[in-house]
Amino acid sequence: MAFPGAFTAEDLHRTVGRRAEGVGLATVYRALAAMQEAGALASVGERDGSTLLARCGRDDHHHHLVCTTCGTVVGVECPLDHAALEAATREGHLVTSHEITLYGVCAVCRDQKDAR
Amino acid sequence: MAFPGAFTAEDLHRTVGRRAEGVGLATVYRALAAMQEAGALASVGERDGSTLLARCGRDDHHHHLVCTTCGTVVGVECPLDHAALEAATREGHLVTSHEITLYGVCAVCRDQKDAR
DNA sequence: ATGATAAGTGAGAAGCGTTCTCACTTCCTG
DNA sequence: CAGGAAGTGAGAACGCTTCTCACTTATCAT
Repeated sequence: MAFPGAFTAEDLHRTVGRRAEGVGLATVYRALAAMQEAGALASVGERDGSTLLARCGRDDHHHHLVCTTCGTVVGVECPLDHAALEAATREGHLVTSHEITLYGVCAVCRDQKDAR
Repeated sequence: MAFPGAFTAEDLHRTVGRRAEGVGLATVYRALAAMQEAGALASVGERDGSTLLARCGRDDHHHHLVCTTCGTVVGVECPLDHAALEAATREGHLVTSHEITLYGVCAVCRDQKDAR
């Protein structure tokens, strides 16, 4: 895969177009929408105004760590503190779902940084 | 304030224009950008393709609970479990920042639901 | 008060990502 | 082969956001 991490629809269109001449942008968007619906793809933010997507093979509940250095997206366990959610419930709110995106430096980039 | 919770640039433009004739959309976007930069406003998602913003008076680190019924946005304590973040660190990643949005039903809507 | 400069504004054009439309092709079934 | 469903590419259309430009207002020194 040409995209180790996050990518935009345009990235994908450019790359796919290089391999198979004449793949329409509409087809790319259609495929992306279908994959998002199927849970194989997740939106992890945006870059230059376009939606940033990431492959998302895991079936279980998880979230994403976006490496600010190389753009790689890593799936991580849900880091929510359930005690804090219960505190919100005590205040009268009812939390039904949540979205979390972590930003930081992935293991690979961290090693390279240390080596330097 | 006419907006108890989340609103879009167009919402604001429409409301401001009702009070002061002829406020340009550009001015609204400029003001919103400035307020976001100053931390008085936060992006909490999107609705119909346009960015959803919410007032954000608190100075301390917090996140938002978006009521899916009335659209109100409530500030909540950061519900991140620091033990889980440390687990990510142990795997080699370095988490520097995060974004969390909780979705659910606010206290007011929950009461109304119970009353019915 | 006057003039110079900076800062802010509205109107509308432009840019750009995304979605929609439509004619066309491919595949499947009988 | 006929008929229909499903998928596709090209490009137009849409709508949010940003940019541009002429204009107004505020500030300050003279």
